[in-house]
Amino acid sequence: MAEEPDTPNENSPERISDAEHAVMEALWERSPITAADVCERVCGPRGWSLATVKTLLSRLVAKQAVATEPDGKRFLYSPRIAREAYVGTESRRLVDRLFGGRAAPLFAHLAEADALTEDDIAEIEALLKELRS
Amino acid sequence: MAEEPDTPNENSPERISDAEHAVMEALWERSPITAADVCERVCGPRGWSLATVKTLLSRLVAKQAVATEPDGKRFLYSPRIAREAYVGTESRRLVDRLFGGRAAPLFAHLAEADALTEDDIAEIEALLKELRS
DNA sequence: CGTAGTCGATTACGTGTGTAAACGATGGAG
DNA sequence: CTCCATCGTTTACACACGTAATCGACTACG
Repeated sequence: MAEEPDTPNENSPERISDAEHAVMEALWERSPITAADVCERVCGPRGWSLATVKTLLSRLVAKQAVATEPDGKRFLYSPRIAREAYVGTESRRLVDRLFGGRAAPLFAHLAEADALTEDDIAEIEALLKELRS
Repeated sequence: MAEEPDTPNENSPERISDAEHAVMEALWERSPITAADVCERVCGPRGWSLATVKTLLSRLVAKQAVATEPDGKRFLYSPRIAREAYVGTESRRLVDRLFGGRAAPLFAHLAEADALTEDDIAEIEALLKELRS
């Protein structure tokens, strides 16, 4: 009997931190790219140094969120998880934590907080129409 | 002239962590209550000890997210920030980070992920009707 | 062929977080 | 009056995160 209560396999979706997420966004935007390329896209806005990006990339590789592919002396990095999947679990987490897993209260909240533009409303109406078909 | 560039006043909304959030939920559900009461509500589900709850309460008090009121030898705790406010900033954070600040893509994502029940859809339709008035 | 630049890897370090034990005051039971 | 249960406070400690400098290897230029 495995006395290990936690599953030791590699299926745990290892949480991605805020800073790491910025790096992922760069990779989702275009990949595979080098660490320097990633820096070019995020170092400016976030005020980071290349070293920081390298660290974040390493951690993402360790978390198996990013894959490496050798290209001469350096590596090319690409996401190993789809943006849709990430966005999905994060959204789900929020809805679960704050709205009891129901999406309607979230929507109600956004509406009440004036977080919905005219365009949002129109788009959502269109989506609803589609859902009802 | 204040040479401090960061505003030193008490208006910073101090992030609330995941574990702390669980305590807040207990307080939002009913307050003011004692630390032991909080534990009664969260220690079981989360597998915490009373000591843990005490620590979290202290940290929340330090973050000015929770107020204390003496009651004999012990304290009664109550939330200092409204659940609506917390939910609002957290939702906003997510929408900003993942959906470029637009609510419609979030909605689209939930729809696509089958995260919407029939009831959700109906409720949202009703809300939309109201918004359009 | 040596040297400077660049790469990923290793190490660093302060702060936040999860989780809790130890401690000192104090109030109530006997 | 004494002792025990119970408070809140203090201290602890491992791990995650943000941010980066340093190091050893390697390559390309001169």
